Amino acid sequence: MKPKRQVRKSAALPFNPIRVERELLRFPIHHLAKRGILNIDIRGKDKTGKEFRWRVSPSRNYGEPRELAYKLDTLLINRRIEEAGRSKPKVIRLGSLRAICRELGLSEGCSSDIKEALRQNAHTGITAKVSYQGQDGVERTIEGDFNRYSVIFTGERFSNGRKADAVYIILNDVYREVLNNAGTRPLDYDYLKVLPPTAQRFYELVSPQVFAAIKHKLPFAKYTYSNFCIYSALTRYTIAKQVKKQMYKVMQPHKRSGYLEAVAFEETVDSDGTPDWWIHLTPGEKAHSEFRQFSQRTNHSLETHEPFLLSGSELEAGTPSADVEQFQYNLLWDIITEAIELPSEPDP
DNA sequence: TCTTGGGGTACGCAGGGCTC
DNA sequence: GAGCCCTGCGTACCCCAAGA
Repeated sequence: MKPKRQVRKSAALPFNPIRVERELLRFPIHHLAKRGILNIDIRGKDKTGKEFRWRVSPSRNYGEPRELAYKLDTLLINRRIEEAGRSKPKVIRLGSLRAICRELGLSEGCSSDIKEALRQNAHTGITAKVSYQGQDGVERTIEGDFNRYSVIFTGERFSNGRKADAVYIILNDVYREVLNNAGTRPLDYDYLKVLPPTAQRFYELVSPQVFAAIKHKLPFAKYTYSNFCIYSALTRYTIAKQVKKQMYKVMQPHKRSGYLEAVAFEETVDSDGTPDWWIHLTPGEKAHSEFRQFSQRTNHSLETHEPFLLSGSELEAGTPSADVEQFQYNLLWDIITEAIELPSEPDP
């Protein structure tokens, strides 16, 4: 029968890192809510003040990409893309449907479900206008309508007439360009694998903030509840009791694993005046351990933000006091949370 | 032999109600 | 606030038949 998820408790175990591109990862594609229909249509301004747009249009025939499609993208396709090296090839071999099932830890009988989920991913269209800074420091813009990849199943033919001996994806040029140019950041692949979908998405979204909090020795990281809902395609509530209940279930695996030591909520409102909450995340031993190992393992910079701070000598010599300290902390939070302005939540 | 597709059934998880 | 229990939807598993 279905194996129960087991969230690893030991922070001392070595991590199995996966480096994922960080520019499109923050935008949602998959529908993680179990009920209802949420349109993913996000407009706003990024931290440099530029307007951005992210709209997802699922296929009418194959339906919305959901939990399984999300797993496929995050656990299998991201892995293949990473293994392909720095310059991504246009065609990537995934393996047979049964091999994909095995790799995801599922029974081989679910191959038809995998096929359906691959089709959902391949047929989901994206309308985007997003700016990002490439690894070379050059600012780039993705603007247009595209899907991320096409899929060729075993026995089907490529455009050159060759018959596919396994399942392949063909990367769309727009998506491939992002993969080739965008920066990456590490995640613990084994941890991703054991988390339920919403907890996995939470980990993907908040890990830069958690790393930043550890790096700058802050007591906790902050992330807004509204952003979590918008960027996870989850139901957004406006009543505290419902919010805490919903988030309690998302946080449980992270608290059990030791990734988070404590979680607290601070009431606020979004730009529309709708009730919102800052989620305070105190990093646990696993988060500290991840940070140490990821910092040592590679020369890549972790995706944290270097905040402006007064130097120690300035602090000692000058006026600083509790006010300056408070100012620094407020500034840090603004930088760390990226302060994305979202004019409104997506249509229900 | 390997892979795919379909149908039936059981399970997991988000969401909701409720208690302590 | 934390946690238990229930519901309903989506997913996972199992089995078997068919095709390459």
